[in-house]
Amino acid sequence: MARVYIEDLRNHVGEEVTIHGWVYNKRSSGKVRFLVVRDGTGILQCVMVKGVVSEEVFNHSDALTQESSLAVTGKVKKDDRAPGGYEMELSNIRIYQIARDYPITPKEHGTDFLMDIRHLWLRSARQHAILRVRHEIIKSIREFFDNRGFTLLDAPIFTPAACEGTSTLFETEYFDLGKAYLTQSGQLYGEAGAMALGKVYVFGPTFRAEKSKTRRHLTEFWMVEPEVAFNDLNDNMELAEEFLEHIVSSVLKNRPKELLALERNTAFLENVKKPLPKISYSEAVEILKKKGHAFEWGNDFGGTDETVISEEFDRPVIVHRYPSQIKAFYMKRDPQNKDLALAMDVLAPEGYGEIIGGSQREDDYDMLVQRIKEHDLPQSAFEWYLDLRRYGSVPHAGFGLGVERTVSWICGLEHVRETIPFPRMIYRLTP
RNA sequence: UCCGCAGUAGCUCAAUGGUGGAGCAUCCGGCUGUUAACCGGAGGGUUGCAAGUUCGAGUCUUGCCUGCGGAGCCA
Repeated sequence: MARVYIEDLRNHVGEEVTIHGWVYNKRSSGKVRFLVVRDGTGILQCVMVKGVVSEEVFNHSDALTQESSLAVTGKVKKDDRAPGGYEMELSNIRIYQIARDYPITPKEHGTDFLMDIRHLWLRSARQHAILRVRHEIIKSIREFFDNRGFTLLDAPIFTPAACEGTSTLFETEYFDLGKAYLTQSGQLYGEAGAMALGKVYVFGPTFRAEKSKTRRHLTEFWMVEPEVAFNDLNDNMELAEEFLEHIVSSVLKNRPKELLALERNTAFLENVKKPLPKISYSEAVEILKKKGHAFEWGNDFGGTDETVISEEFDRPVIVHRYPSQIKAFYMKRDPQNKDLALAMDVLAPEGYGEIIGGSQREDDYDMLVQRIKEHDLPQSAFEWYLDLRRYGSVPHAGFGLGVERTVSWICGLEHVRETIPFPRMIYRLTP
């Protein structure tokens, strides 16, 4: 007896097969019973008619409850009345376990309740779609860099000091060496990697202890950070737009069913093609002013400002050359205007905000030392980083893309917390 | 940390200051093609906690707790 997955049933019409899975729902019309089974790849309606199926099997199905685990065996039929287009004429049921009082019912629930039972919520169709899109995005990220000769460089999670010196970090005791901090970015290590291997990408979890309570924040999130030796700001922007085009087109091509299940309007996604619009920070400020928003040159954009700016475009927009004062110490100054940093952010459309932040890095030793002093950072902690400017320094650039914000945008979600299997937020550490 | 909103059955929600209800889930019964099936019945409550006003508080007042959204910060 062949064991198959529901997604492959189209190739088994007329055959008797066995599906292993869980009860998704059941319906009864007296002498006809419907058992809806899920196996992680899809859902399948199984039909039992009293008198056709054995008495034993028919009665056996009485005991089944939502999420009970079982194996169902029967003949596969094509039937338009069945969800998915195929159904099974049941001949046998093997019960693994009867589930008692499964808390998620086929009605609406609140997010807080569902988050408390996130480990069970993952069994729902909507969560399957989101997690599969997330998987597709991560796969396409690796594909993009791997196909371009990048080497994956894993940065450490424990770090001795802040990378950027601004964010609040999670602190922990590290044996006799004093305090250690969970990384907030792998970028500085990525720069070391770029000087060694030319082009690298760091891909891993990142931690921010900021008490942020918004739909765009998690305390633990995933970030991919490419870094390329000899790239300047323009190369960096070009890499970012080709990167986004690849990710979005992969999802559109390989996960249309999931986007449909999420009721995602893909119009904006279809537009994500190179070249993306590129505007300077100053031009972005002009947009804000033109639209009647009070904004002073020199400030950083807030969430609302980003939304207003991105509304001007039908695809992600790249904003470059921010005031250096509001950017990190390692960003190179614009030789044309020392008040500007060679920084770039990519703002997603539809109010999803910043999904990429990057820059050309300061490659001059003396300038970098000066920046470290200006930002009041302990130079001793950055000696290794300064070595990269002592020994064969070259222009280089890179950026970081937040995976959860990207998933949220592509799926069209309200909140990033649904984009990761087990979100970590200021008020949630479980499950 | 600051601002705003909310907390009633396992879940989602009703209830003019006057006997706390419904749907789903669970259990029992009915139905030969259901699609979050449907129909009938049953069980299920310290209305977040504490105090106050009142003849009477789920409802009004104060404090606290928890959660949600936003600001700041950022991906």
